[in-house]
Amino acid sequence: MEDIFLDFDAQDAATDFAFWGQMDPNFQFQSQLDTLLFDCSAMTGQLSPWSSFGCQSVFPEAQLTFTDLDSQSPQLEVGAEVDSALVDEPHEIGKRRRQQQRLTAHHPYKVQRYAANIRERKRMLSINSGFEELRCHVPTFPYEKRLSKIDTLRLAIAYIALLREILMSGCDPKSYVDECMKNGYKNQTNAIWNTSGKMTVKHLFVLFTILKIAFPVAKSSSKSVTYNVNSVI
DNA sequence: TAGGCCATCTGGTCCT
DNA sequence: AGGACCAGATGGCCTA
Repeated sequence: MEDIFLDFDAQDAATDFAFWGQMDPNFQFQSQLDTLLFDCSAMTGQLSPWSSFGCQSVFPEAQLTFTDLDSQSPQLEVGAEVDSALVDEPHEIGKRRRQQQRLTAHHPYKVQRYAANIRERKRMLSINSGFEELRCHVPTFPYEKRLSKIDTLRLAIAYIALLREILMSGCDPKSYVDECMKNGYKNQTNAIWNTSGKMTVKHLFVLFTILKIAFPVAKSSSKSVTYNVNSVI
């Protein structure tokens, strides 16, 4: 089976995390983790045409300054610290780096917490890259909106079940879809899973799956689709 | 504007 | 002890 690949500029994902590089270069463990994080985000961007949708700036809206840290909650402290390096003048960055050094030196817990946050983001990135990879392997319309994580999992389950049924049927895929067209999909009395609720197309999932096998670049203007889950949920 | 989806932070728990 | 994993809380973005 052939997958559909769309153009994707990995730079988009990379720039979202570029500011990690603006942290103190002498902060060794941090820079190493940040490098890993950057690499991971770039890799994620190469996996799927949808990756640019999922990558957001870590602290997109925070406008706090570093000097606010002492009066803020622990969560805001870290976020404001990082984001300030993004939005402020370059000459302010060195000053904040020195302040950060003082902060981390005097608050070991914050250093640990910050490292844990980076590890957690890296872990989530790796999970997300798995989702992106999975999205590349489940059938969707070219113009369908990006599958959510839960929809991706459900569709993957349904897709596996369908492929299993095709194998069990002993038919070739084209014969199978012909059979579906003539007699209806065998398990259609079971659950219907709808990604958007706007369109209901009988057997669409089966048809599209088979069509994708037979004609890798299937055309459709649909932006929503109903999948027949059948004996999966 | 409400709801869905998502990223991030955080503290707790488990594992090595 | 430190890292991995998890779930809850929070806030931003997008769409109907």
